[in-house]
Amino acid sequence: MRQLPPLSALRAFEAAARHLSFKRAAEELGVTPTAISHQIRQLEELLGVRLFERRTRQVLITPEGQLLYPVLRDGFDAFAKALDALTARPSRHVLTLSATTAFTARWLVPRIAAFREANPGTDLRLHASDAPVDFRSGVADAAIRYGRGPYPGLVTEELFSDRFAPVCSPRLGMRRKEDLRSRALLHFEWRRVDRDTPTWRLWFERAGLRGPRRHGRDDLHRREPRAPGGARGTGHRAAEPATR
DNA sequence: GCTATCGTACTTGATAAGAC
DNA sequence: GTCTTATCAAGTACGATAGC
Repeated sequence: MRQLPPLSALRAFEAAARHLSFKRAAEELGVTPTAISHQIRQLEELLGVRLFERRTRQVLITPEGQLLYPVLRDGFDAFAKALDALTARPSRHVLTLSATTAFTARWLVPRIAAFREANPGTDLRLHASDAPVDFRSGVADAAIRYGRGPYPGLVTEELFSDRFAPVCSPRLGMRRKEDLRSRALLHFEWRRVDRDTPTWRLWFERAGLRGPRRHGRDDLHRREPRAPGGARGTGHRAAEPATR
């Protein structure tokens, strides 16, 4: 077990030796010169050696004090560095990325490990939601959504494009593309339709066929996923870096 | 045995006065 | 102006005691 003098006394001595003044040491430590005098006197009695030579309006460090001073100076420097390292927290960038639940589960999550390895200084937070993203609320820094844009006030970048093709079960016995006209079709409910919107009508047009017959309730309808910021669109997914 | 309370001793630091 | 010494006040540590 270590037998050490009071830390306050050692601290007072180190400050007084550095300044060669009880007064300035007291100012540094936030105590009175008397307290410094007490502390050093106590330390001298404890050690049995004189650390300072008191002169009129002046103190000089003794040879014994000169032996002790550099040891304490280096020790307190080491304390300060250790405490700085202990309390310092590296600044980390946090990126909150919003994406649809399906895209998050199937595409983003399997790639998290690679992202963290490539960006060790960035903490990635995923916000899985099919709802529109309001960037003003701070819920996300960027979002991946299905849509065509443009989205006013946001910066978009196309990540992927879709290819649309008819798919059906072999049990339906369809052999020709014309056979699709007589079948119930799955329709998206696009909120904004223009000449490039991937509708069945466009597909039949590109295939050189007359439009599909409407089957009413027999057709299956699926709502278009929403784009970021409440914008609607078709054609590509878009990623919006933060505009904040 | 554990916890709370009280009294005593010690530590720390401030004030005042004086020396140099 | 700076440091020392005497004195005092406040805080802290620790042991004794009482109550549960």
